[in-house]
Amino acid sequence: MKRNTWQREAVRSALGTQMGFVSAQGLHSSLKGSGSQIGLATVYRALADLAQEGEADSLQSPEGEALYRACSMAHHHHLICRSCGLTIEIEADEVEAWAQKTASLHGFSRPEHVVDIFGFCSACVPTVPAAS
Amino acid sequence: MKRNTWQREAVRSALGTQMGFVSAQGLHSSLKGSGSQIGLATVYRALADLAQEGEADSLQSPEGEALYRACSMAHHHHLICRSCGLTIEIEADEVEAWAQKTASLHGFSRPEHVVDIFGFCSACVPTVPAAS
DNA sequence: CTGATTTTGAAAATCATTATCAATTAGCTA
DNA sequence: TAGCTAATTGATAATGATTTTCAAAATCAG
Ligand SMILES: [Zn+2]
Ligand SMILES: [Zn+2]
Ligand SMILES: [Zn+2]
Ligand SMILES: [Zn+2]
Repeated sequence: MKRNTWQREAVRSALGTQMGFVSAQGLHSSLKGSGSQIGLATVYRALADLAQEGEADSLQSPEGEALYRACSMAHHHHLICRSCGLTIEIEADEVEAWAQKTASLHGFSRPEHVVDIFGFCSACVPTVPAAS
Repeated sequence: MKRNTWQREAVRSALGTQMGFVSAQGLHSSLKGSGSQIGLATVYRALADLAQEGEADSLQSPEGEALYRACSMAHHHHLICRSCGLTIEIEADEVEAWAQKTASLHGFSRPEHVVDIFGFCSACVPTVPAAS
């Protein structure tokens, strides 16, 4: 069976203190910075488990890194600030319905959707360069 | 200035023959399989250029690989088979509207959204293991 | 407490992607 | 067409994230 170790608890806890999405490497650094001796591989494993169990959300950054965040249990999407990482959870029933409808309309099974919005939060707008 | 090489043309051409999104590695294998001597690094560069110029769409697979596809110019989303890569372009005005509305509702500027659906096409359903 | 089983973590192995850099080549120009 | 030069190529090394290994340490039911 699955055992309870201080390492898993440390990861769960550390993830909870983050305001936005973090990478495994980043969380590991953060933990090390707080004096923890946890191993990098263990952080990867713990995050994968948390995501698996639904305690954490994961997504791929535009750069291809896997990012994690402690999120509410229910299915939802994100509004993420590209500058400060501020993340707002979004419920979008209409998008859920649309995704389901679209998938089945084309004969696709077991659909999963990636729906996230990246932008600049009101606090960051003044601090970033104008649009390209 | 930007030069025209048979390599870039080969990549553009090969991308056009793909039915869905492909990775740089995959496209390179495909080209090699067709007798081309093109180098892997060149395929990576050509794909990055095509994506930059808007001739190709790129996205991160759930596994974290960068995938490319020759797509229509206009903004659109995708329905992608996790097994064979079959891709269907989707227009979703309701999603566009939702994204805009949601971003501005929370004070976010310059919103960009990632909206893709991954699943198994009707042809692939029988060939893949059952859902977890 | 004990022992079977799981978990850990340092280090090695993978894997995709990028950087190097000498050799090649496209696109002038005369 | 020959020569020039900066852009491009590609074999290979380097990077960087993630995974695997596997012996040692820890958990927990009995
Ligand atoms: Zn979330
Ligand atoms: Zn912000
Ligand atoms: Zn497309
Ligand atoms: Zn398919």
